[in-house]
Amino acid sequence: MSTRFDRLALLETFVRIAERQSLSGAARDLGTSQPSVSRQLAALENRLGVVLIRRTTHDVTLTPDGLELLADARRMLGEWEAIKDRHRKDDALMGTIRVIAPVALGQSLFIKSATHFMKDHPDVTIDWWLRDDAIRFAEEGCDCWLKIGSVPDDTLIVRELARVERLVVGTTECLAQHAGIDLEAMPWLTLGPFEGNRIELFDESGTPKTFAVTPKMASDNIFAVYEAAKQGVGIAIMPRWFVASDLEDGTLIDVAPNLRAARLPVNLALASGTRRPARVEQFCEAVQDYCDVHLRVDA
Amino acid sequence: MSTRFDRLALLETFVRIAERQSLSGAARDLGTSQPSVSRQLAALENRLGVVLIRRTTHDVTLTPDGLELLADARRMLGEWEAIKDRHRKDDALMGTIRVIAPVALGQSLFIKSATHFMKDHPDVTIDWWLRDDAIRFAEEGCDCWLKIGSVPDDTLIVRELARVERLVVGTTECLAQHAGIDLEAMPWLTLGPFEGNRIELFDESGTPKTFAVTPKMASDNIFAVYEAAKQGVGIAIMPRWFVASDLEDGTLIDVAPNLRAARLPVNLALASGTRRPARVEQFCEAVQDYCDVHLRVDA
DNA sequence: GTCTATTACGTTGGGCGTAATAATG
DNA sequence: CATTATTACGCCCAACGTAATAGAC
Repeated sequence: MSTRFDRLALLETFVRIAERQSLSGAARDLGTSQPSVSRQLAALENRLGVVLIRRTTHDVTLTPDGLELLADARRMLGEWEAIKDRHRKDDALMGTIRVIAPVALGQSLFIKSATHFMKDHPDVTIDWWLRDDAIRFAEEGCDCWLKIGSVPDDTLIVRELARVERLVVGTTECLAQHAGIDLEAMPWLTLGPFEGNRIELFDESGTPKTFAVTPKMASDNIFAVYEAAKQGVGIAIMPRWFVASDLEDGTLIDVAPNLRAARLPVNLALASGTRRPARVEQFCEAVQDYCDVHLRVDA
Repeated sequence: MSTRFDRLALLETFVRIAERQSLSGAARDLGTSQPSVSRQLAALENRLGVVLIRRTTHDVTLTPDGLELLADARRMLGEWEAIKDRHRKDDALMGTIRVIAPVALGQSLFIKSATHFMKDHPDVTIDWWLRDDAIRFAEEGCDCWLKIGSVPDDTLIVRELARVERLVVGTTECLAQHAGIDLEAMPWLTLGPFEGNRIELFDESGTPKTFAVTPKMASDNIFAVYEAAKQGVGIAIMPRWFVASDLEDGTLIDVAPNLRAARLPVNLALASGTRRPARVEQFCEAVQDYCDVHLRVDA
């Protein structure tokens, strides 16, 4: 058996193959030849005594064993990175950070944090994937998963970034048109993932009140809802950070200052190794800091 | 820079050097030559850009960076082991498990669990070190630390094995001699690490009662205390498991059946990686099982 | 036919051991 | 002076790339 291979290099190659779903693709990425990749994969399988990847000429699929190894391999490589990073004299970060974030937050709020981070660290690349559905963290190969709501994977380390305040907003005109009408009868603009036809709001004392509404518009996109609200079509529940400037300049107003929707937790999930590359650690801190400023829990 | 070394092999060599405090010693252990070890260490230091070990011809000391790496290296090597183990078809365990245990428990109760384990797994070697004082886990290079009382290191994973019941015991003769005398006035045999001259016992309802005693004998060794108690010199607080057979055959009796000393927690501490070699994982389970039987919490 | 993975094979360079050197107590 | 770490040097094999082969869509 070949004992001369760098075991970590073997893992790197394996991960690359899994990501590219192709030996030759991995070879191109790694700047080496197809046979070399093939040999390394074979060597890894020999060492572990297990078939990791079932390969035909036009298809490559991971075996269950391979899938298991993928997560472990990524973690180990991350830890080696972390070991290297720790001893870097210059604190210049480098490498790639893979982030998965919810679509709405990822294209507005968080992206600003990410761009700041990239400006601060010119040699850092960020893969920025926006997805709202749950993911299989281990299979994605991402370093950091930003998520609204709870994280359905207890193998991950979860840090709560914020609990965003949400309030009912509308334009002055819209309110004037429906003056005297109670909240239930107002034209509602609802956001699919979080609200149905029953809306629950809490008063200052925290007691819930349920409103049965018939939405004027329902959407799964917060920007659409936002636009409709600004046009005066109806009232909508919005995160404070999202409408902060509109509230300031009066474009939108706080329709029910004594009522609030449940705070939505925003979480950050990480793979559960003990050491992470410095770039990942620092990125998480940057996001946390950004949230502390822009999603501050002021109430 | 040499990129052909197996990075994990470099870590293995490094750890071995750190343990043996000698390059040539490590070379002997690893079945290779002195120069090879020297080269590997140099290669590792080059890769990390850091001096890990300050070496003179007759002395070898780890730098702070080296000390840091030592823990990480051990963890990574353990994880590689775990990856290999997981795919073993035959469930025969092999390799070495390093355990640190408290002296008293380690030479009596736990050693039985360890011997059982070795019988069940012929290819497993156990390094069995008995120490009562706190250790710097990361520097010891042990896989598993059994400890009485809390574990003063929050970087470790801690599992509580048991909370041992402790009761006051003495011989019938001893009690007869001091009949009618209250507990405080009895000749006490106290165990240094856990008791001073003030002894706290709890009644059935859990309310504490403090006794100021003047020990007839104080020792730091539980076997000495046990022997003295069996000779009828005085009464002593003993773990139930320690005196169970004596209580059964009447050699010792439960002096104060309605009073108990505080239960002592027995913990098992592990390094905080996510994956451990199968042998370590199974050993821990075996110890846990053994405790569940022989240190059962029956009250 | 085209893309793929595997096998074949000669090359090469990096790590090895042996031997010599230097350094420390 | 004994023991140790480092440098020097030649050897050698293992991993490489190129090329050829085989297989799948």
